[in-house]
Parts: sequence; C-alpha cells; structure tokens
Amino acid sequence: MTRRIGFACKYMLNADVKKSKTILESERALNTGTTTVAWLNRQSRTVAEDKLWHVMQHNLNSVYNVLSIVAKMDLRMRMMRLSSDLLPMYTEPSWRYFWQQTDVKMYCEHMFAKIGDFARENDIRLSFHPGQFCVLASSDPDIVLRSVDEFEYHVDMARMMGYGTSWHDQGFKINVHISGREGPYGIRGALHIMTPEARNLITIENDENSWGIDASLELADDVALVLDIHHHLLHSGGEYIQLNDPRWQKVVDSWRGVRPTIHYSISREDVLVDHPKDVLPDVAFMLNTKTCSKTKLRAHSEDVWNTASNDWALSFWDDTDIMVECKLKNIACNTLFIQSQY
DNA sequence: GAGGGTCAAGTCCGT
DNA sequence: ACGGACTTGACCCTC
Repeated sequence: MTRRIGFACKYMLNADVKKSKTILESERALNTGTTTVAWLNRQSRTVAEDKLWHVMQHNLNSVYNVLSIVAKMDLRMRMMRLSSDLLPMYTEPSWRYFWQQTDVKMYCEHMFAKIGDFARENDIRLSFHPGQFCVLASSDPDIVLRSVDEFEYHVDMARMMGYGTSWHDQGFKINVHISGREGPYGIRGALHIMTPEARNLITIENDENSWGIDASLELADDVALVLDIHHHLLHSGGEYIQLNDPRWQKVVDSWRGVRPTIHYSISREDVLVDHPKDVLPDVAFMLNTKTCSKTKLRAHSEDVWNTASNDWALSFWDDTDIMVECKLKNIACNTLFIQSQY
C-alpha cells in the first residue's frame, strides 16, 4: 500500500517571509479565499451574493489547480487536507439560503464531481478537518445540533465529490476532536443524528488538553481514530508513543482495513531555542521543571526541524500515512520526505 | 501599499 | 472573571 506524507489546506510556492507580487498572485490561484459575515451584512444583497459567487468559483477552481500540482508529485506525497472555507457561510443562518439555490448547487455539484474524479484518477488522498467550533460532544444540546450541522456541511462537500457511500473510500476522512464536556459519550450521541455518509467518513483525534488517546480509544468500535502523536506527547506529559504500543494497534484496528493517518507536528523552533536538531526534545523534563509551558509547546513549528523527532514520526510510516501540521505546509512535507529517503 | 482592527461559531489555559 | 490561544490567520478598511 502506498505510504503517504500530506499537507494541510495551503500550498506554498516558497518559504520566503516576504514574497514577490508574482509569487503571491500565483499562490492566490492555488489557495482558497473567504469573506466575513460582517462585511456581507454591510453590502446590498446583490453585492453580497456576487461576492459569494466569486469566492465560490475562486475556491473550487483553486482546489482543482492545487490538485493538478499534487497529481504530478511523487505518489508518496499525494495527500492533502482541503480547507473548510470552500463554501463560506454555508451554515450561517442569514446566508445559508444562498447555498440552497439551484444554480449555486449545480455549480458546486459540477465542480466537486470534477475534483473528486480527478483525485481518484490521480490517487490523491483527501480529507477535511472542521475547525474548533465544531463541538459534537458539547454539553449544550443546541451547540451539538449546530456542530452536527457544521459537520454535515463537510459531508455535503464530500458527497458531491463522490465520497461517503462506503467506509472511508480512498482513505477519505472528516476529522474532528472530541472537544466538549460530554466526551466519547457525547460523540456517540451525535453519531445517532448524523447521516450514514457522515458515519462512514468521521474520524476522531486525541487532543492535548482534555480528551487524550484513552478517551478516543473508547470510540474504536464506532469510528476510525486519528492519532496525533504530538498531542499525545503533550497530553501524557512527555511520552513519545511507540509503534509497539498496544494502543497504537487498537488505533490501526479502528480503521478496519483502511490505511490510517496520523498527525505530526513539533513545538516551535523559537520556543526550543538552540535545541540540538538531532536530539528528541525532553518534553517531560520541560513540563516537570516548568522550563516551558504546555501552551508554548503546543504551537506548531515552521518546519520539521528536528531530525530525531522526524525519525520517530517516520517509524510509524509502514503502518500509516502522515499528515504534517507545520506552518510551511507542503514545504515541510518535502523536508520530511527527503529525510525518509536516507 | 502597509498596517492594524475585525472576524459566525466553543473550549480550556493561565493569570 | 477574563484575555488569549487555538486556528489554515485572512479579510477589510484606513491612512
């Protein structure tokens, strides 16, 4: 099975802090744009709807453009998380009518079908990751309903791409954290009111603060699980989980034959100043001695700068794909890929 | 064009 | 109690 390294949401042409106008414009064509509710509400209806049309067209074309680049990359690099911003205001009460209009729906269906077909033809693994406001396990029933609504927005897009009729087809996933005070129990409750496609595509990821791997493993019979190895490092107070850990085998089994994905990140370079690049950061020591706060260690680095940490992540690569969460996106993936070749 | 305030939504950390 | 961070920081407005 193909082993992959993937990037999240944004494709960068170079790592320059200050980019030339040409590069910025080229990157713009490869990435999504958005607008704000406040701005839309300040406009006339015509201007606002025009803006949404424009953003929609730009975004769906940008996905096709970026996938055209990904399709030419090494097979082992063909994995990407799609932005949640593709159809802005899809679940916002005052603007959701826009997305239910026939002409808008037809355009979306056409473009998403084209995108899904292209991804399948070129063996690109895709995913979504709804943001922090999607709290399926909230203790507030109203928030649960709105979160399911937000989740189903992602399902709608997946469905239009042709995913969701079977269990994680092409490895597709829509990944969320447990969040919410109701924990695994709350997630089960939400699953009951979700569509079959949603239940085929949802994955649950362990987080750094409240719900760690022990909590997500309670859901191993309900959903496929994403292990974020850096979240676990912080949640556990410094444990570098290993391939032979029985919990890892349970995560693999939760995918029921589909190749899993793990998330990989490292603490920021400027938080661990002068740390040797070939030594694993002693997170347990830093937390115990309060040399560094958990909040600071959480922040994602620019690049995969620590080769020891990279080797740790790559040790899982036989079993699973690796989604890299770094500010430098696809460029950080290249760094990791190059290291994997030695 | 640069810089700063604003942005639909939830939750937890640190003070 | 409350600001800030998280997050894919981007967009919009003012100067």
